[in-house]
Amino acid sequence: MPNTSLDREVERRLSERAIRYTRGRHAVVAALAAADGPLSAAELHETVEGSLPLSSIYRSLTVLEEVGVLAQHNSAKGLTRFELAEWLKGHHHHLICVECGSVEDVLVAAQHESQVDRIVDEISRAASFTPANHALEIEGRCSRCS
Amino acid sequence: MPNTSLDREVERRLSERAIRYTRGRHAVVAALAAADGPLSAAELHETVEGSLPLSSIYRSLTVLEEVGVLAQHNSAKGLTRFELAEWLKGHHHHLICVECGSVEDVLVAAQHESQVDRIVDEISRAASFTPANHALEIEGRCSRCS
DNA sequence: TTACTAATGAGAACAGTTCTCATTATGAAG
DNA sequence: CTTCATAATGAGAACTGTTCTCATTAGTAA
Repeated sequence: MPNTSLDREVERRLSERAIRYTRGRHAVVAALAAADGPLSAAELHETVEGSLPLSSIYRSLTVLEEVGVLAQHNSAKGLTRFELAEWLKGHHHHLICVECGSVEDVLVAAQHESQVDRIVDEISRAASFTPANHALEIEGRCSRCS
Repeated sequence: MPNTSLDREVERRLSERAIRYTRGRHAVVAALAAADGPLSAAELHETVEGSLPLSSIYRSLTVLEEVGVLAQHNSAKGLTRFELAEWLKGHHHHLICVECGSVEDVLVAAQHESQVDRIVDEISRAASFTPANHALEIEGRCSRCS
């Protein structure tokens, strides 16, 4: 099992809670680290080499999400996709293709992000809402589909 | 069947495509117009008076969404919710409670919205993406759950 | 090792959604 | 006002993504 800096961070996070960083969980993390957008359980099932069973993938996703290593993303048609949490991969937003359904990550320039933060804070305050995080989802057509 | 200005707009949109504005479809539109956030098929099933069967609700949602009267919103746990499209209810964003899962609409001040538009355009251009619309989703705790 | 518990694999069970088909309602034509 | 053609509905079966169960395997501490 490889031992990148990502692996070390994930392992630390897991071991704090006495949860093991097993081969299956590592495979999921590695696949998501290599992807350029969130993946569903089924997509991981195809991507991961050595083919984990689906039930294990679901379990790994659940565990890794509870621990804060992964973040959920709810796509169209009731599909739940996962990606590395932002503390591992950096803050980003999503470009969602209405044609093919793909989701692509995009980084955001710092000065833009601070504007978004300010807007989020003002909206939340006005609604007595306590914001934890936010996502700017842009729908349209990706370069392949347009 | 009532005949509000909303109904007239919806009916026009449907009749352009030779689709009828039936009692069931009207009930769905009315329930969504009265709600203050997107609703799932099951939630509509409870809300609508006269209890439409679920299969009809799903069909109405599909039709109304294809025609552009409704917009989808993908919530956690594979739940798809619907609300009136923005041309009918105005541009808004969502406050999503991570505790109870509720979704609340919020209007956005014009000067904020133009900032968001500019950011969306710049991100999209950089990625050769053709934006159609966007959503700023704010996750956190609603006033009831915090 | 030994013993205890976490994690896995396979498949059953579940929930939300879509599909099928027989029936009913609607609108157009005569 | 009928008759006809077809759109829409209701009920439930079928489908699909996800979760659960349970027997087995792997990992860890003593």
